[in-house]
Order: sequence, then C-alpha cells, then structure tokens
Amino acid sequence: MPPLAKIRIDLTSQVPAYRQIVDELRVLLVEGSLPPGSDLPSVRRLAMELGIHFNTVGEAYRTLAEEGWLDLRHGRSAKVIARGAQSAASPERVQEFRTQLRNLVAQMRAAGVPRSRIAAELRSTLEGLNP
Amino acid sequence: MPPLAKIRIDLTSQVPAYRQIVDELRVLLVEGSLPPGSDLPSVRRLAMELGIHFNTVGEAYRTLAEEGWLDLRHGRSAKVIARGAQSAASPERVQEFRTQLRNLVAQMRAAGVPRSRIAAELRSTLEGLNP
DNA sequence: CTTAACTGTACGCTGTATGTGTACAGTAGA
DNA sequence: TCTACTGTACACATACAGCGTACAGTTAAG
Repeated sequence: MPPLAKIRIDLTSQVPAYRQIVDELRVLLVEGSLPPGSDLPSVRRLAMELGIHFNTVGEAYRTLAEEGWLDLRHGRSAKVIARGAQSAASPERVQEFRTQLRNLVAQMRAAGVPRSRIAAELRSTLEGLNP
Repeated sequence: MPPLAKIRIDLTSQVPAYRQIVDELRVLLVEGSLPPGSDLPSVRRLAMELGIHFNTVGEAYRTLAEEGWLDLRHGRSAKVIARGAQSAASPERVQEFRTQLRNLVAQMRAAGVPRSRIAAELRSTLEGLNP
C-alpha cells in the first residue's frame, strides 16, 4: 500500500501541473520523507487525488526518474532509489539559483510582504537546513 | 536616452523569455535601480540586446504595467512610475512563496550544491534585504 | 506645418508544450 | 490461468510562446 504523498497543486498556476508535482515530490525526496525503498502512489491514484489525468502524473514520474530519484519499471509501482553521490553543481547552475532567489525575494517585496516577514522566512529556511 | 538595463535571459530555460524579462526587471525595480521617472529602453532596443523579438519584450512590459510598475502609452517610451502603497499580501500568497522557497532549496540540494553554500546564499540574501 | 524617426500595439501565423482519452503491455498475486 | 493492478505509447485538442508584419501614436528636426 503506497503512502499517500500529501501534496497539493494549483491548477490556476502558470506552472504546469506535472512540474508542480515534480517540485513537490522533490522536496519530500530531498528531506527524506520518501526514503529509498518507498513505493510511490500509482499514477492513477495520485492523479485521482490531485484531480488531473494519470498521464500527467506519469510525466512527472518520468522527469524524477531522469533526475535519478525513481526506479520506474513497466508494470511495477514506482520506487524511490538511493541516488549516487551527486557531482558538484556547476558555477553557472549556482549562479542561476542565485538569480532565482533574488527573483523570488523581489516578487515577495512587490507583493507587499514586509521585509521582516521575508527575513523570517529566510531564517526559517536556514534553520531547517541543518538536518 | 534610456539607460540600458543589464539583464540576461537564458533562451534554453523552460521559463518563457518574456517572464524572465519581467523577473529581471522586477528585481531592478524593487531594488530601486530603476527609480520612478526612468525611461525603459524601447522594446526594439532591448529585444536587440537580448536577441529576441520586440513583441516578446512588449509582452513583458505589459505584464509589468499590469503589476503597476510602468506607465505604458502608445508612442511614448515606457516610464517607471511610483507604485502606490501595496495592500498586504494575502496569507495564501505568502504560503505560496514559502512553497517556492522550499522548492528552490530542494532543487539546489538535488543539484549537489552543498548545504554550506546554500546557507551562505540565504545569509547573503538576508543581508541585502536590510536597507 | 511637414516629415522622418522614433515609440508601443494589434493581428495572424507557426512550432511547441501541456493535458487528456484510449488502447496497450508488463507484473504480481489469488 | 486469470484478474486486477502497475506504467507506457500514441493520437488528439487546446493553449501558449515567439515571430513577422502592418499599423497608430508621439516627438523633434527641418
């Protein structure tokens, strides 16, 4: 019985549904909430919960498999695998992340989120990083 | 003579070009690098610099105008305006930002960026928030 | 006032991405 | 074997991103 991942997606978002699923599951995978050996819910079950088509979930699973998170075989349920040691991220990639972080903060400030609140979120993220 | 915004976009990214332009310019607007009264470069000039079509830049300008950053009138160059006081961001919106921040950190960790480096980026962002 | 050179805009077209419907194929267990 | 479950492949409809082109408003030189 596959554990039901508690994820939510926003169908009105500009971000495509399958990529939202990838993002949400990647958080759980990185944080260890879905340890190696775990079975993911079937594409149909998760699709049912999210209110979308199972092929969209399948697309998300395939993306995560390409990233090395899942062992995906025809007929068997998707299984989390232990990722090998990751090669260090390229400087360009790090720069890209930095840009995204700046963009996100700018979006928050533009949306009227107080600096104090943004700072609190950053500090909270910082704490949750320690393991 | 409009000041040339030093922005770069990644044509291989999954994020559409016009939204990358919006994101980059929003950072400059929030940080005050483009103060009210400034003229933005013309759609054709900025498009030339970025290697894309001017209608794509136009789409970005229109998006920023809808966000209240630009005074956009037919025939005249796009001008930065003073935004009125922003209404406080809704809790849902803040929650959405928190999710995006978690996603971003997860992406960095998945890409092999060391926690120490991620922490450094967060602290750096935190510092740049003060003024 | 004319006019030329600039500004942003509107519209149609094309290629791609996204999501769905449906049929298929592999696997596990009764 | 057979049944109920897995993920997969493919065609289709729709939406979106980007471009080409023609247009319309503004400004400043003459």
